[in-house]
Amino acid sequence: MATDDSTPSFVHRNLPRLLLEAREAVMQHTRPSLREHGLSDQQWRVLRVLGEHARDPAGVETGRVAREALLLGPSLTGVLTRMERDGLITRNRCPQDARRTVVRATPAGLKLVRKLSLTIESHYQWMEAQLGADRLAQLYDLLDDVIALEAPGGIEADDIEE
Amino acid sequence: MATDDSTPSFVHRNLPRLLLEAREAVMQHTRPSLREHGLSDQQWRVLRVLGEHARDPAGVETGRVAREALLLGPSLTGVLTRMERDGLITRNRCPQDARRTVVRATPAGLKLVRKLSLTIESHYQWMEAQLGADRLAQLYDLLDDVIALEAPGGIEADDIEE
DNA sequence: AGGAAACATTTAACATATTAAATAAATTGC
DNA sequence: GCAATTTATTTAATATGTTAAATGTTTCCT
Repeated sequence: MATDDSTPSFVHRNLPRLLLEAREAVMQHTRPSLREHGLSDQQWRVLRVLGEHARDPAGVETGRVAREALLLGPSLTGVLTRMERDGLITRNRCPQDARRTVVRATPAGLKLVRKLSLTIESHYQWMEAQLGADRLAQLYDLLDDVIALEAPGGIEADDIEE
Repeated sequence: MATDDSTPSFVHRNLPRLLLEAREAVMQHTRPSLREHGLSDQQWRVLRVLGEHARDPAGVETGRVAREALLLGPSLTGVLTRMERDGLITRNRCPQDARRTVVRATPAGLKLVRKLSLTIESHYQWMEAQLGADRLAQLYDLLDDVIALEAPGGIEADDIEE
């Protein structure tokens, strides 16, 4: 009997697992630097976001921090509490809208972001050399496409208003 | 003055973040099915591993489960306890080496894996249609390369024995 | 055989993830 | 102007992540 050539010629891999492994592989290089400075992965993500918005004198709303650091609200609450305890950030209620809380990195926090950013950047240089700049750019592109995959129930009929 | 063409022409993205976002985008499609059957992400990873080794009548060592499901030992302990409570798996001490514990999916557990595997597979068909089979294969390939990046302190001079 | 070293897993302590419910402030509609 | 709704965040309860230390077993070495 003949083989069925109409079926795909490759077996599906476990994509969530591959993405998780890849993330771990990358983080294994930067994590030691974070830990040396007493930072968890999540605290680093928060600090990095605050560093990116350091020019906003008003600080960043926690909702925005949560989105950009990929943390859920309840997780962020605890993370911010410990970062405040450790002198990395300050929290204040937003005067215009008292529901919101705005966060700001302390001078010590900012100093730490700048220092670690240098380490991270050199890590990218290394990865770029290992993989090739073209393949790294290709990976960014593919990941963007995966991220853009339509969310299930994301756009519904109800959303198109009359 | 002339621009410096020797510097890379693209800005580095946040790779760990992109990998995390991509993983979330993929999981958002399968997660509802898992939750409908009362499974956490981690429980599903364990169950899937056990399904892959369902032909081993002896069961799978927890160390192996941990590696293949990408869980640390202490996390796995709790996950297995709850899966045993829910009738998805059984645990036994290995007769040959009493340090080890071997795990096996119950008939109910196996039935659940098979059912959910069909859902997952159809999800891959959908992703393949969205991204294109070639680009999906390309992504697998790039992720393999990232995963293969030399671990820091992985291979040292001491490892090359005299 | 018997004790040191290596191994596999679990326990402990704390940090984070997840879901639902509670709280509190702003907005809407009447 | 006030009740109902919406929005932003926190609390609560349980599950998992992370690191170090403890436990129980085997192996190795003499």
